[in-house]
Amino acid sequence: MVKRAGSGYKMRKRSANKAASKAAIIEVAIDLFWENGYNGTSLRDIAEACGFEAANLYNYFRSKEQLLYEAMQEELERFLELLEPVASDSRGAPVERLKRIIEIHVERMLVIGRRYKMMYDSEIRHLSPVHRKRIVALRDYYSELLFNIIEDGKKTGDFAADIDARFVVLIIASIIMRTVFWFSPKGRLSPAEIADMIYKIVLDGIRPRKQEVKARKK
Amino acid sequence: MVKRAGSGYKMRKRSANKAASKAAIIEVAIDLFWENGYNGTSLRDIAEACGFEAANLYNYFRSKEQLLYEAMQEELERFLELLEPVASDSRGAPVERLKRIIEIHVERMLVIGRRYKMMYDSEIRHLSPVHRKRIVALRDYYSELLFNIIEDGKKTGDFAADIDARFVVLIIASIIMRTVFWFSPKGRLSPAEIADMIYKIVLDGIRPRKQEVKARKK
DNA sequence: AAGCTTAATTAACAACTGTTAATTAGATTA
DNA sequence: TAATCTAATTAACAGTTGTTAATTAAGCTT
Repeated sequence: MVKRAGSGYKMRKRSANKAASKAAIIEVAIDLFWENGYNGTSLRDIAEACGFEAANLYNYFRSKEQLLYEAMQEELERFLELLEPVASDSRGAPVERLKRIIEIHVERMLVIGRRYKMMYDSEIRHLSPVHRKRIVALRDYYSELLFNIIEDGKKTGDFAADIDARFVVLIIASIIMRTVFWFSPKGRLSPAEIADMIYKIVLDGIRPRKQEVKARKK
Repeated sequence: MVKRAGSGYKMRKRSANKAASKAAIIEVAIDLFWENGYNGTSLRDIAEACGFEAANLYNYFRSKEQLLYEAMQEELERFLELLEPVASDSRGAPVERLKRIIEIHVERMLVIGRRYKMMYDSEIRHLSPVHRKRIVALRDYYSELLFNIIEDGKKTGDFAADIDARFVVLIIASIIMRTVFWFSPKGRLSPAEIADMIYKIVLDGIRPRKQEVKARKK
């Protein structure tokens, strides 16, 4: 646009692998979005954390929205790939599959991806309609996995026949989603313990079991 | 600052009661914050929705942060006032008190104050340290009410003695907080039904009860 | 060494942000 | 009617935002 007296440009480093640096940018962005929200994170913030100028981001992403989308999408798909084999292993007992799903989800939530959380609800609104649909579809797929486990369990008699599976799915997801708000790595509970406690409450509630009829145990 | 050739100022209406219009502004602000988040809502947005110019807001609030704080604080206190008598009615059975608390909370969440939600977690970060402390204190007070009910129930034998009351409080709050994300007024479930289902799952879980021992019923 | 590709740069844009100062008009009171 | 009070206004501020255009330098290929 405007001619410059071409004097002192900054020294710069070039990163070898483009895909790799793109992934690195996404990591940085997820962290910042998590901490300050989408609107609270400027492209200059992200660029600074990456060690370059803001304009350079446009060599990787068409827009800020695109960056948000790719961040969400990648993380969600990675997550679902992890879940899929466990969830749809129709040989496993529903109770066990449920336990495992909760474990994996909590673990992923707290240990690996403490960052990628609010992405999946409040920040979704910043996506374009098309992108939003895709993310919601992935999220629904998760619900579907969980739903099938519950329904299987109702058939086998592991879960009460009169429970509303859709509703239970919401409950479980709700509990896990919010762990990330109150969890502290230094706290008294480990992710594994948390997962176990969630599992137990979902299964049996907080009321004391009337005395178990041991003979009936298979 | 600068002299103006005083010609055409806008026509304007004056609202009689200052406190009333302040309350009205807060209502508008809560709605917008809910829909677009704190950072996504400009003072000009709020002013426009109120029908006046942005600068006028400073006749009511010292800053945007102050507006957010007052919005949160007012709503939270109203909520706690509602809960208090039920929660600390030590004559009522813990089971019944728990049921009522869930009912009130869900109702408030979904019917009356669908808006005032994210306030209490992600948007809290926009508060100044002092204000944040006060809001968190109010929130903790809610936890305390719930905690006492659980502990009471453990003593009376209504709840299992080995459950972690702190944890249960988190679980219940988590479930209710997130109802606002998936609830639809046109959906198949009414707030009262949702409250009831939450209550039942928290109490008994999803596993089928072994046959009840009817004789033991008091 | 020359040329090409591409990841980085600088500079600028228009729009928008929270906030302040000075001014004006509507209603209430004297 | 005149004086007072105060809720509203206009105008401007300094900073920030996402984004674009033009330019430069680094590394690879030839």
